[in-house]
Amino acid sequence: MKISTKGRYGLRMMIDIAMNQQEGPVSVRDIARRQSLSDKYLEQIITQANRAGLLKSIRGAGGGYQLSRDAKDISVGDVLRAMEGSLSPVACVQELAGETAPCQNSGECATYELWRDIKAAVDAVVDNRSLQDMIDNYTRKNGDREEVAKEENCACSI
Amino acid sequence: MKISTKGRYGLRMMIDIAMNQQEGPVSVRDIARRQSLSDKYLEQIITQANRAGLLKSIRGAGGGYQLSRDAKDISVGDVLRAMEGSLSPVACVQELAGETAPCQNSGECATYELWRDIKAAVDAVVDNRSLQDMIDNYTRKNGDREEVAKEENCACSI
DNA sequence: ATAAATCATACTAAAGTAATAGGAAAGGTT
DNA sequence: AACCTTTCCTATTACTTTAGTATGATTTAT
Repeated sequence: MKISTKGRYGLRMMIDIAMNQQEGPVSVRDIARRQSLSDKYLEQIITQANRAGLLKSIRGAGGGYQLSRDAKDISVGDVLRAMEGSLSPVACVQELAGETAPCQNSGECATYELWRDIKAAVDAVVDNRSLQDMIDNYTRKNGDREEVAKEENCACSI
Repeated sequence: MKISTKGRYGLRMMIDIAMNQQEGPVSVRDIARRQSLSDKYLEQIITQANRAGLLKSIRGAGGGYQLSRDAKDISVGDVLRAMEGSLSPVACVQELAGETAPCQNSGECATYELWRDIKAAVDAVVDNRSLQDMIDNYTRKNGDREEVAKEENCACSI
């Protein structure tokens, strides 16, 4: 039941872009430096977010990435699903074309409702929190401080 | 964010024991037959549940396992945590001696509250559902039918 | 031209998952 | 006492996923 590095790094990356895109597109290199992540690994991650439609890319020198929508219109769920795939705990409760598709056995199954409810509980949290909310939370906690000590291997550090 | 086979099989196993322990201890072999699982793999899983204190074992011929407590006093959370370890989505929000221990960075962290809230949402579901609730749900859906068609590779099938 | 950047794909090492295997120990039955 | 059933214990293996590295092509501003 863990979120992988792709999901965690991907979320840090998206927040980083949201916070730094005011003066033009943000490059992979800059994000990697700020977040202490591998350039090349981050490149894979950003490609995935880009293909999921969460970013706009500008190629060539001076290029980089920007959010495709306003930070308040991109949810944490959008980001995590782009990186992790479905957040469902089991295959029997998968979304199919945006809708939750129960498995064929669900009519007799003892545990179907359990998995469905776990999925719903996770979805409720991640879908009601936008990148803007994450930034607001950050600035509320840190004021306008630019640099923040980063714990090594800390999933939440940004 | 998936529950592994250990968690899924373990839960099916515990429900199976709860439903079949009236006439004495339930053997690994019988559970494996009923649930279409590998004897040897199930043995590992049941050992883990036993060591977590969820079962009582009776050795020797005619032996097997029984729940250590009443089915209504064993939660789905007890079972899943015994099999999966913590249900926290990240290491920063791990329980330590029963309490949720935030990581040292949590005071400045943009995402700490997110992970904490996901964990809390999952915990709320699994801790408020007992094995007895699972059985009740099953019998409500199936009546007293003994045999139920089992979907291959279905996480919820029991 | 050159440098800075995205884009694309292939490869690899390490870890975790899902089993399989073989036997020792305990306890009931004959 | 011999035998069978069952839990208990540990090691091994095959497979998959994760996390990252490597190489190079393409695009574009200066």
